[in-house]
Amino acid sequence: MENSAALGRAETQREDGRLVRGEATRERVLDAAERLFAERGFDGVSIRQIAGEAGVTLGVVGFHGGSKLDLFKTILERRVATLNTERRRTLAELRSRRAAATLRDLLAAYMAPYLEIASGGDPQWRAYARLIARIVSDDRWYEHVRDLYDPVAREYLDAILEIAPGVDRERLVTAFVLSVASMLSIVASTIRIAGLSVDESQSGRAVPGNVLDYRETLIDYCAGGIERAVPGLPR
Amino acid sequence: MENSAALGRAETQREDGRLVRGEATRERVLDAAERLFAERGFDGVSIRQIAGEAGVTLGVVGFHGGSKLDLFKTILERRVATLNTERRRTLAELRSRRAAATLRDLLAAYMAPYLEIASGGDPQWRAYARLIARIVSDDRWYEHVRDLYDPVAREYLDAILEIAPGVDRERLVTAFVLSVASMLSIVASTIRIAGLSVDESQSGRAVPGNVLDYRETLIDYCAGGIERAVPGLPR
DNA sequence: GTCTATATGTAGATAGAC
DNA sequence: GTCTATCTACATATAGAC
Repeated sequence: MENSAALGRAETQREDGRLVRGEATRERVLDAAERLFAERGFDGVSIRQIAGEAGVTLGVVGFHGGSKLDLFKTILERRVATLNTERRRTLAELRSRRAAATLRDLLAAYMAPYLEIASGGDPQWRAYARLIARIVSDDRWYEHVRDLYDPVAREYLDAILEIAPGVDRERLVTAFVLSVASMLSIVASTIRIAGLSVDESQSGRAVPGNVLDYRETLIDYCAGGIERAVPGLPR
Repeated sequence: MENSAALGRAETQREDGRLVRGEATRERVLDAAERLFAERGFDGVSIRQIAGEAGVTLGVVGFHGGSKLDLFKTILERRVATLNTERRRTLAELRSRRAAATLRDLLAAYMAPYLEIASGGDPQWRAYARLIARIVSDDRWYEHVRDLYDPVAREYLDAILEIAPGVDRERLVTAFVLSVASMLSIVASTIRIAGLSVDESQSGRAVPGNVLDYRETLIDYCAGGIERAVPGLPR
């Protein structure tokens, strides 16, 4: 396996900051891969389909993305820095306030960046959000996802432990991980929620809402869940 | 697409109840498919691999399972009746008691059958539990899973509405669906919980616990979450 | 940088021998 | 019932022309 970071990057930017043609093509390939992987998963997509979606030929995908596995990992990694930075920013902002942060504040700060991208206007970021929601249930990507996401998760766990020292770490971790799973599941669950929300007798079709419609319910749910499951947390 | 129920069932049982040879082979094929689909998903498995795992040849899988899609749906459906029956039994048992059931009772009753199979001794049932946990994040199977599982989910939602009439149905549904997602995620999350539970400074390797170790934490979390997210529920 | 052409393997499905 | 053989399509990957 080659170093994917070096692939297809003979040049990257011109002095004036505009992208060279190769870089624009590379973006098109990665964007197409991101959309398709999000929709159908790693095994459900062929490189040919990615090439077709990107409007390039087969060889071009190989040139810019390397092997299929390289390409997939590149997609996973590409947006992590932005998300991590944003989560660290919201955490720092919380810490800079006079009043001590509550558990709900911390949860909201962790979730806000993800919920924004999952429901925002950029279809590529939305695809990335769906992709992450999809792969957490697959052991195959566990180590990779862990390396990318757990460092910031640890910072938040430490912040929670600051406001509730003496709390059992494993219980807190369990409840926190359940909360992250709850957050990710909302992306795929809006359809099911809509379906179960209409009464059986109603003939009207269920219309799934936007992720943001469930935002407050989600955060309430997670905060209430953690506080119940972890004895010793302040209320 | 053919009627898969008719495939490979020229004969099923002898008068004395023992399985004929064809039925035993069919079981081997379905069991192998169940294990592999659970591990790698629909697109990650080839019919040839299933044949190899089952110790039969390619044609035999086609004979007993029909097309790959038929086979997958058969796997999804095969164990639903058992699970639904068990959930209805725990609900009925709860209703037969003198004291009114609490939300936590109802949640525990709904989750118990799944948690049992996810952690029990039968590897095939465990595989099925993992398979269900995997496919809920995939829109592709939504309608199928809905038809199989939502009827019983509605019965539980109605039972909750009985003890808390006047509650906003959509908020309750949202919180309930989040709880189901939490339950399913625990299967895949024990590794991540173990990883985040050890302090960064510790060099000791993280050892994931059994699903049952997290059972009480999970149910507390879900009950606390629903009660927080749905105003008007009795505490 | 991009594209064509192709090497090499594997996919799902099934017809027909046993 | 089971297995062999084979059809057709599509997979990943890459070498080399432009």
